[in-house]
Amino acid sequence: MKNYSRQREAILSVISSTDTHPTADWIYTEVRKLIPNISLGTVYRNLADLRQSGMVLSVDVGDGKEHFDYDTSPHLHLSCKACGKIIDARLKSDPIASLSEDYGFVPEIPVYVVRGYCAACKSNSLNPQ
Amino acid sequence: MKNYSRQREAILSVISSTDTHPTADWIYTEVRKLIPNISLGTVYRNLADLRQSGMVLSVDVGDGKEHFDYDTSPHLHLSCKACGKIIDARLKSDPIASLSEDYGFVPEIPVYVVRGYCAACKSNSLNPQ
DNA sequence: TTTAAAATCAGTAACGATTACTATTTTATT
DNA sequence: AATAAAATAGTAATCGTTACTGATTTTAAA
Repeated sequence: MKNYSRQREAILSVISSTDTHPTADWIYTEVRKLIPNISLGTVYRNLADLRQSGMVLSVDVGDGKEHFDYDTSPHLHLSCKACGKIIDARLKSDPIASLSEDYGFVPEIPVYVVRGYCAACKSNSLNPQ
Repeated sequence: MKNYSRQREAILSVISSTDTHPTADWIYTEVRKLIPNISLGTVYRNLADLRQSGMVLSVDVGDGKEHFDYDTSPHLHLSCKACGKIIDARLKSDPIASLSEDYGFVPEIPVYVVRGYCAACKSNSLNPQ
């Protein structure tokens, strides 16, 4: 991602224009309204670049598709298994306990995923992304 | 999942025999040591059944594959982006803050996913899985 | 400006995890 | 045992994503 490209700018503008958590395919159809002949591969490649550079966030809610988020500030995603909606939530004291009170959201199974680097790997400075 | 099947029993025994978080493919190769001509489709179908019935847990760490967990008790999964290892962790007071202290684990981006049912859908009793 | 190297592109083929399909076998019930 | 429902093996298809290739665009320097 060394050079400017009109395509990447359009992709970023599409992501920043929504407060949903769009998939690559949705972004593709939207960005084609700006650049009709843009390639799906281009969308995927630029999304990977934007994610790697930290400009957008990758959200995995377990529906088999990668979702993207323009908001990179610390927050939780409440993903509803019924309607698929992804709700942005902010941390307070105990994030788990306050979910029902604050959002009326019932966590299905109290198992959560935290991604990062384990003790063995965090000192290993050759970790990409 | 109304009738007994030797295949499902073998699949469950394979999952229960490890404390890793195996994928369908790993389970397939392992269970073939017990039932050499078992079909990959059978593995997938039974895993879906076991997950639906709550006997195993589905873990999505964002590597494009579904992982399974025999331990259905409340815990977090710390997935290392470098080595792919999935570490089981237990909640204390503030799950986020204590991660570095307790496990030496550095969360990459403080955004977490919680799956469940939103306020609109939780009263809707026709929600599968 | 012209130019050349590097980066990016469009288009398409390939990939891998998962799901769907079908004819056959197994299970539970009579 | 006879029957119907459920589960199977094997294979084909699906779908999100990645890889490839030759053409185009961008950058930086002459």
